Amino acid sequence: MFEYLESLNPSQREAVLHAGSPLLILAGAGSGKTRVITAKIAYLVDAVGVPARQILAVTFTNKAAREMYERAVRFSPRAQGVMIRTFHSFGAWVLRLYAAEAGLAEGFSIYDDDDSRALLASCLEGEEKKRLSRYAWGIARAKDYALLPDDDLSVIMDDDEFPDVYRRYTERLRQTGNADFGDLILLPLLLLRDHEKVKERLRRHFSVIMVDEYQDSNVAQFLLLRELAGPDTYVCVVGDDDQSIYRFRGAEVKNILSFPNVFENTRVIRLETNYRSSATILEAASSVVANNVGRMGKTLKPVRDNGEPLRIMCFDSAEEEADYWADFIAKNGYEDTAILYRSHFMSRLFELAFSRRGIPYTLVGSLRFYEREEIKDLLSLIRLVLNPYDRVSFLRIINKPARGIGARSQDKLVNFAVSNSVSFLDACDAADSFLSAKAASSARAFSSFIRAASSDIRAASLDEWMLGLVQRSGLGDYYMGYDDITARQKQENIREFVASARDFPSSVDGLVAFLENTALEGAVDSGEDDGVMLITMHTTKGLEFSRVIIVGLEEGVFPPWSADSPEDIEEERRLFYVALTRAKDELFLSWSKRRVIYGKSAYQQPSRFLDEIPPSCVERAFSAYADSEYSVGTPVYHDDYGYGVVIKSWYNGDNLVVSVRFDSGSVCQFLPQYMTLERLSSD
DNA sequence: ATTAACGGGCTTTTT
DNA sequence: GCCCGTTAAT
Repeated sequence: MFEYLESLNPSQREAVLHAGSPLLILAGAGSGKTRVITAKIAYLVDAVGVPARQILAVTFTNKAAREMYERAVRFSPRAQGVMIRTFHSFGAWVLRLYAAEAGLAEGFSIYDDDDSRALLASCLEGEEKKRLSRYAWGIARAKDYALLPDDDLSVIMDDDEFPDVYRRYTERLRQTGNADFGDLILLPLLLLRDHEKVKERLRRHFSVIMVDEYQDSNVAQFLLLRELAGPDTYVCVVGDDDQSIYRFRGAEVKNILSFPNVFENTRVIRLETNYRSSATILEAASSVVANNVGRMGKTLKPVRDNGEPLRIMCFDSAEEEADYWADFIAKNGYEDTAILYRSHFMSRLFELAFSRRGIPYTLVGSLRFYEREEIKDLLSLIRLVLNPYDRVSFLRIINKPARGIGARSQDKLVNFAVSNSVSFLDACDAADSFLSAKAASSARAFSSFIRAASSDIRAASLDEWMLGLVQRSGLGDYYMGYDDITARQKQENIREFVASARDFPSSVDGLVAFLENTALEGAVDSGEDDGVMLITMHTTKGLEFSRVIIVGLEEGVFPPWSADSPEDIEEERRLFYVALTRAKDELFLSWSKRRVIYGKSAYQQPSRFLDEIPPSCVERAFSAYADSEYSVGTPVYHDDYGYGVVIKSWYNGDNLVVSVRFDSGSVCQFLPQYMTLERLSSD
């Protein structure tokens, strides 16, 4: 027997041992699904004899992929070589193998949302930004649903011009030879559909396909999975409909709900034992998500004791909220603690409060590293080296720093390249025929600089090569023109970025791999997760912490203003469920009565989700969201009774009730709404 | 052609 | 409140 099988409960073991038909594992939060997937991989290579390279496991993030790989290999060294990737990274892998068949350039780059936007802007010159964003959004969604310009796009966007915009964008993107994010799924799908041979080869390659977080897959990913899975492929998907939180990005809960209908003879196994959270936390989370209608429904059973009750806190201002939790953490330690919020902008006050107190913290993925100016500039240079047809990169960098090639000259260069079907560098070389002498000579100088760089790749390590690129392009000096602090920051960012290339071989392939890594990874992994984690609720999916503090629980913030339909609210509620179930031992929730939003101070109402937590799970003194003005310990003064201290406050229906012990020893209850009870400053 | 002053929109969430 | 793009002023 294998050691890793012994630690499993009966349903987990059943999921690991199952074979012979498609498998759907409905795995509730904290039910040990990663353990099951990794044990299953180990079991397949150990006992069933499946070669590791025939196994494909798809995860939701690259981080999850790395962790899963390590755990699988720890279970069984034979798992080495199993392919664990995100859907997008897997798509990129396929496209590298069949770039030509997919209509991409060898060494194609991946356009992020910004690059796509820039390309779209070049298709629709003079279009207002708002419409541009709408179209960009529409194109991304269309690709999520595997819809092409000729398909019926009315479900995506009710706009007569949209199909044409989408078509023009697609043509222009194909001209560059690059792929956008959606293409990483869409193009492999089309490839498999149109090239029987490719499909056969890939089907033979993978005899086992597992998909984690299946509830957040989109239609295109589902279709890709279906193409990839031949009659002999063992397909196993794992997910939890209650944790589907990426509908805005095209995720379809239907994928998981209808999996048994699409894959015949599907065996469904439920993992309903929660090993992570205290019984109280689990009860609170389950009660909240029970308010959703469109769900399969499941009952998670806790193995742990009740533990500490939840605590709900209310503050007068967002600053106070941040200060309170910073003090709290200073006192109680930051071990295995996370601050969760709905949107990134909420991190600022906490960063401030933590750094003032010298509390270490890790900010997870706020401004994506590669979205910074200097990184994008450098990326553009590199991409142009790899692919001289890259329009977006060319236009970004051709006159930066200023080379005397203005907007008109750029137009002419682009026109020349497109109408003669040559690369942008070729257009630069031929610029004497259509640009002024001065502009033409800078254009020629630029192109020979890029060409020289591309023949230099093997000469030095990748990081040195990149540093050379920055210096010789003039970008290094250009950034020095900023103020000291900004200049140093940019220099530092470049250093960090360049350093992350060190482990890649200094060759074209190495460069391509590095670029792909950057595009898919989003952020450079800073390594250690030291200190308090500051993180969005979305990003916490798959993580767990001993102590979780969820902040900013206010109407308009969470759920946000934009969530108006019942479906939107249900998705927000699932997000809340995900956030709540991250906690193992302690769970704190807070909101603030005042918060500065858009630079304006706004009065806030507590989030409706707070009402959905059973009072029995919440520490009594803080039951419901007892008004902080009368939180326990607040000194008060009453005209008849004299001085006293609040010992309890709660809501009776809509009325706040405050219980006060006066210096005289008597205890009285008040409705501050009707009775004047003067609050004394506790300082 | 470069700079200051002004106004509007922005904060969901991410591979 | 901040960043961006547009306008007015030099």
